[in-house]
Amino acid sequence: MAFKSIIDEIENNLNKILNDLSISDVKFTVEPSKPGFGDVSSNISFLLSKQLKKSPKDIAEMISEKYQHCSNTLVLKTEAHQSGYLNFFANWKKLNQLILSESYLDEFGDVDIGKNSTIVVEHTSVNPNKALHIGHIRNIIIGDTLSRILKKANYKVSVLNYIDDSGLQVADLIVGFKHFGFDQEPPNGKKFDHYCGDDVYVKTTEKYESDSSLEEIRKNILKELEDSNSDTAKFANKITRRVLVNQLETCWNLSVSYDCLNFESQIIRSGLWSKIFEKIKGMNLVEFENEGKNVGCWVIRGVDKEEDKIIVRSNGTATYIAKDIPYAAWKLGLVEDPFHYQKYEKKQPHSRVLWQTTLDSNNESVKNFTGEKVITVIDSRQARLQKIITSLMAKFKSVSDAYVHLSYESVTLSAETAKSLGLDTDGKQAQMSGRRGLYVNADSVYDLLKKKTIEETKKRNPEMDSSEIEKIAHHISVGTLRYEMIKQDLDKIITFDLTKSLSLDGDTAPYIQYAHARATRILEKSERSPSIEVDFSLLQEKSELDLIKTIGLFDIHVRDAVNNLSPKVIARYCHDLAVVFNSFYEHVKVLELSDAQLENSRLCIVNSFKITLEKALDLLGIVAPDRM
RNA sequence: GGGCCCAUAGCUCAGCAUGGAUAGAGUGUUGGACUUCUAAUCCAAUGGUCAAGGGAUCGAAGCCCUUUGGGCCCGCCA
Repeated sequence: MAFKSIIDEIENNLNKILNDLSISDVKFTVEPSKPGFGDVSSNISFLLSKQLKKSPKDIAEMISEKYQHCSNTLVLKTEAHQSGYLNFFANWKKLNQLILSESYLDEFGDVDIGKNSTIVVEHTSVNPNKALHIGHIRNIIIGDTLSRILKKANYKVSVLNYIDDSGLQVADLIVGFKHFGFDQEPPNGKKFDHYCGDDVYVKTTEKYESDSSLEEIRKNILKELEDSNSDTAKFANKITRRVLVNQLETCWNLSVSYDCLNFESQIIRSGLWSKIFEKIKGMNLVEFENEGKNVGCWVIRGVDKEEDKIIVRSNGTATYIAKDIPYAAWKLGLVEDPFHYQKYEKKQPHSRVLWQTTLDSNNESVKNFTGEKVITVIDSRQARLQKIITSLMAKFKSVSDAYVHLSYESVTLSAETAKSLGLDTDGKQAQMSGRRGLYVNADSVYDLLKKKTIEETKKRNPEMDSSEIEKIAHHISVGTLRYEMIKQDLDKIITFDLTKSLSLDGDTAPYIQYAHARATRILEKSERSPSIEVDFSLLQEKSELDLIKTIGLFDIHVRDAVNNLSPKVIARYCHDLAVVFNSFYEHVKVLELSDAQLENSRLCIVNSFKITLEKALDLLGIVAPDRM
């Protein structure tokens, strides 16, 4: 509860006052104040102004007066500001004690929004024909961060990764291996996923452009892939599995993990589509075209002026979007589960068990990875298709928000970075393209960051042994990358610049991690563990109070992040925490104060800050080293 | 032609959901602070017709409409 306690107390009292005045249905706010306006503010007087035919200022004074008679423990005084706001000043002695003692609990920051209900978060879902690039990373980090936040909010989260192992892009890769003589072993120990994406895929698609007769080969391969027992399909499975494990290694390295891998090829073979198709036919959600340009097709009618969407072609085959429908329904638990489950062959970090679907009934494991709600993280370019899925699912489930497409803008390359990859864009940013080889691989960004952070850490810790430096550099590199991907809002395009992405100053993860390292050092050097028996009246400095207050706001931000599916809220909170701590650090001393009581009090704050920051950073998947 | 998104300081972005006080950070530039709990830090200065116009409101960066500029999507491809 922490700071929320005083907010709740004020809210209750204001409601009582309104009740006494026989006023109801006023949705006033009670929020932490802007600096300089007390601790908590309410807009209640503005909202009553019309009804009571008085100025907000007069109303604020009236309520302020009535508030004196309310029972309260955490509010010291109220103030009717001339602007009309009603401001409250906290009894910091009591509030500090409350916040500090709660901050030591494991469940600090927990909020119960999910009520232990199930929710599915699907993210990553990259074609297994290439290495992950920086655009994929945004998706992955959004999804992973969100799943961590939802857990904090008492949801039972299943994280899924959909493996599109049967599409055209896979066929292209197979064409490369089977017809253009690409060796199955990459040269010079190159990672297999990089080799497939950078070399095999790019060069194969290049050849299509110069020789259109190759289309025939491509079509044949695609056809052969449909039969799961064909040599081509078996070969493709071997190749995509190899790419997949490399992709997963990239994710695991970034502290991202999953609960289950779902393979598209299995969804197709499971027969789920025909069941769903019958169902939507029965519900009249699709129509058969007897005339017009889509004659012979099954379509979903476009709303308003939108085009109809073809679901089944006139030759009877299902289109791309049709594959998404059974999967979405499966995720919501709307269909009988056709899958069996087996453990993935490689272990994830932190011993989280990774399952994968299989159609092989020898695997008797019964698992349930479906959810009452589903969040699918896909970039905004697929908004149109996702909208169709969302409205279909709303009809199946008769709950409008059971299926949510969490949309985000894509990552583009800055003109300078595009140029470094050989594309002159005339000063404009550039869209990434796997086909044209125009992308920045996630692994290479991590490697560059690692190299730089190792240097920087060495510079600051010349005595440290190299494995320790390596570990620290890893956490800083992962943190930097994750923070850059999550700190801005989902609707902002990230223009990725290789040079700027290596910055470690200012609003970055290292800034936040550094604050943690500073706090840790103080606690280490103090050579005693802080006792919670604190004389809170000793804490008077503004920087002390600001720090405790910010610590107390943790759960409020978690709530905000969950309600708005907005992971950046937590990133901003971590940054806020670091800012107030750095200010505290510069302004007050903690050690060698020759006042044991005061020293203990400040140590308590530092400790509370440290564990709160760790918890908040954990929601971002970022680890803060003890030294850096 | 239809649809979605963006526009706030030189640059990158918060704030907009739920209208109300003094529009905030970072970065850049300029100046200052390491014999001190780590300077990946801090302090200060600098920098804003909140794209434009209109509307509703006692009150708009925020809500509604229009316009402009930019990005993306709209295949019997995936």
